[in-house]
Amino acid sequence: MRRLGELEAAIMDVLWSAPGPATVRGVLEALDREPEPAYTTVMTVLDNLHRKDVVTRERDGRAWAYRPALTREDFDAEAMASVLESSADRGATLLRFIGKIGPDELARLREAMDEAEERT
Amino acid sequence: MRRLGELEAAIMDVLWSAPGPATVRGVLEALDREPEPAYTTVMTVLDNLHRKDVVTRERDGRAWAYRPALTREDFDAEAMASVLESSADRGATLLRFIGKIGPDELARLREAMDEAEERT
DNA sequence: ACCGGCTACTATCGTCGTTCGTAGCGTGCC
DNA sequence: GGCACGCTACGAACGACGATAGTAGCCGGT
Repeated sequence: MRRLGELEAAIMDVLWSAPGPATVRGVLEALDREPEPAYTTVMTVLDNLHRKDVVTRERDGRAWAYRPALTREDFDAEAMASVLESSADRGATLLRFIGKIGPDELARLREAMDEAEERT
Repeated sequence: MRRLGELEAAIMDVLWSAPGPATVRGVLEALDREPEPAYTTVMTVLDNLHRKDVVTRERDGRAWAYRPALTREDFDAEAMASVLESSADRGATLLRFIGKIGPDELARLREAMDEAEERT
């Protein structure tokens, strides 16, 4: 799972904030970048993201409408999990991890774990 | 925190497995790659890692001896934490994360959290 | 004083993300 | 029916970075 480029990330932010699928034109209009990239630049990036299965697309008239393949949270969690998987000693890595994050995150983590346990 | 390249990762594996600081020559000899990279290639990569503060170095006679700046577990945990930090809704991301990892990791995570809590 | 090993510097190449232009096609309007 | 406009497909060019390596020069031991 490779890290997104800067423009890719900005575009994903737009898609994640959008209420539904967005066309190239729609993404371009929602993008707040200086200078505004060319229409074809956004199109190329979206096409790249589509090839990498980061977004899906469907027809909207003649245009493609793009939507994230994963929610932002799923995407980030996937990235975290892939780091963990490639780690040698996962237990030790997790130990260091919980030592690194703030107390808020720690509390959230415990909540999340309790929630997950209940669900079983 | 950018992801390491392929050779960079292989070299870090060597350093993390080494009992102490390793010279370019030492890393080259421990590297198990086909074909074996040139001495200067390994030197350049180690120099890059040094510039990026991924390794530290000290003199060993005329040669530099390199050692990881962080343990592998710290490095991986740092990578995970940096993903979490850049996440929008950290609670939701953590929830997805614990849903993604296997039961073994989940148990380890709980252990690690208990351990951390005792330490306060 | 020379030989061998190590460093510093430089150079090239491939990949990937960014940037955009051009050619072509289909739809809607006149 | 034809034209204009918007969208797509294709691809070119470029910068950053990792991978790869050569050369020049220094220094220590024989």
